[in-house]
Amino acid sequence: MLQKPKGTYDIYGEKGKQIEYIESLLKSLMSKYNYDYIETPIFESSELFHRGVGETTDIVTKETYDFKDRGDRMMTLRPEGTAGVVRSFVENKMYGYASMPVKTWYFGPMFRYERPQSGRYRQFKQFGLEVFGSDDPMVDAEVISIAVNFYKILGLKGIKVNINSLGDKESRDNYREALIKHFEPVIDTYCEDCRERFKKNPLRILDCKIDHDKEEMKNAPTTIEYLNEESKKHFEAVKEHLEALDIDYIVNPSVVRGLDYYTHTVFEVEADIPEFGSQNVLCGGGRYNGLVEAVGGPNMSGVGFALGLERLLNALEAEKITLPYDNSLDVYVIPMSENEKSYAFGLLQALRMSGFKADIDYMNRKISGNFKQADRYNAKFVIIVGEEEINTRTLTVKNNNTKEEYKVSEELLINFFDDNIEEEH
RNA sequence: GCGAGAUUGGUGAAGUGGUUAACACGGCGGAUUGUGGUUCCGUUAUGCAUGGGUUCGAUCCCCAUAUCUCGCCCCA
Repeated sequence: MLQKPKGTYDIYGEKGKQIEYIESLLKSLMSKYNYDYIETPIFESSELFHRGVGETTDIVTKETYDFKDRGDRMMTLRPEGTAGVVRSFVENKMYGYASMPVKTWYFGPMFRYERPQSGRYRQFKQFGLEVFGSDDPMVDAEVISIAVNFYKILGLKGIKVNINSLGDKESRDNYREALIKHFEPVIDTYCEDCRERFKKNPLRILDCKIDHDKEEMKNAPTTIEYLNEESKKHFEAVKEHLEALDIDYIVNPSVVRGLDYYTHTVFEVEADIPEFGSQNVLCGGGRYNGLVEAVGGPNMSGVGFALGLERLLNALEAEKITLPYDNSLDVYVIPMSENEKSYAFGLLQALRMSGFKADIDYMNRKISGNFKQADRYNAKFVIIVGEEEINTRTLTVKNNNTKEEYKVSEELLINFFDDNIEEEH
């Protein structure tokens, strides 16, 4: 049998409804925060990700889906959303004509060539947002609060917000030097990855799980100690704004994020669910004041974050949260025989055009099978159409919950459902 | 990239080196001449991931491959 590619999954049935619900929730949430939808290509030139995600990151060095197109151009399936959005911001010169700041959100598939495991696929969905052009700490706080509020609306309880600040370029450079000085005497005793990180991106050593318990890890300098006045001021303001929004957070110096372009605020929201293990980070992001320029735009700041859909669904399941999407049908129409089918079909259309969610049998089921189907659909009402109904222009309507039956004349049918089904149509 | 365990109908699954691959649920049909969700009856895998091998014979043993699940790494 033909199978889907490794690490991919099909979305259908209940899962489809869940995702549809989450999508619509995000959509309405973003509208309230006044963010605009943006959609960029699923593949971009490979170079963009090398510049946008970072030459030394694992994502770029060993996890991308690369291919040459027929014109011999190196292309990459996007492993994350930020690079493409930044490219679009720069290429379309949004900094030139759009009103600042530019606030955008996206939702779509991303691709990473990894070994699949719980909450991780090769094609996965991410929601994310980016804000360009403002240095106001309020933006940092807003972005964090959006993530937190979204999880709150869904009803997730065990979430933990970790924040940290890397400071501006000057602070970061000073810190980097201090780190190198700190680890230099002992780096030979560290794992292979760490020795590599030491050369390319010393910050990442702090992330290491293998050497986590070593002495020098525990007393390593923190980024916060190396913040200059301005950076410190920015971070303090972010925290103050978060408090104003009632967002609980923990300042966690080990949150450094790997990308070279992060500056100032970085954050992660984790699910406080023991069995999640290393898959507990639900979303992450921060400020990246160097990225727009690195991709070829003006020196302009940005803030953003991304969240993974699959882990979110896992977290919802772990906390036994059922999403309140509508899983019922307003009306199910049952013709008694072949003779009434056309009439019933016409009736069905009229119901649908009046805004009701309605359906009919397409499988030539017998009456009893039809009633079973109505139950499967959670139909609120069933309309029975027989010879008598057509002759008298009066339908038999059955409330599928109370089993009460009503005779309703054809012209009053829509009114009847308007009165008896409360929905926004 | 490294490691562990899985793979039998629509679903949950049992099973054995050898005639018709249990059982349950679900589906469909019937008992019911215009009304189901109870009950009863019938029916529902020439098939046990794929390709090799061992064997008189393999779903069962061996090897390879694929996929799934779960760790590690990394990340969302």
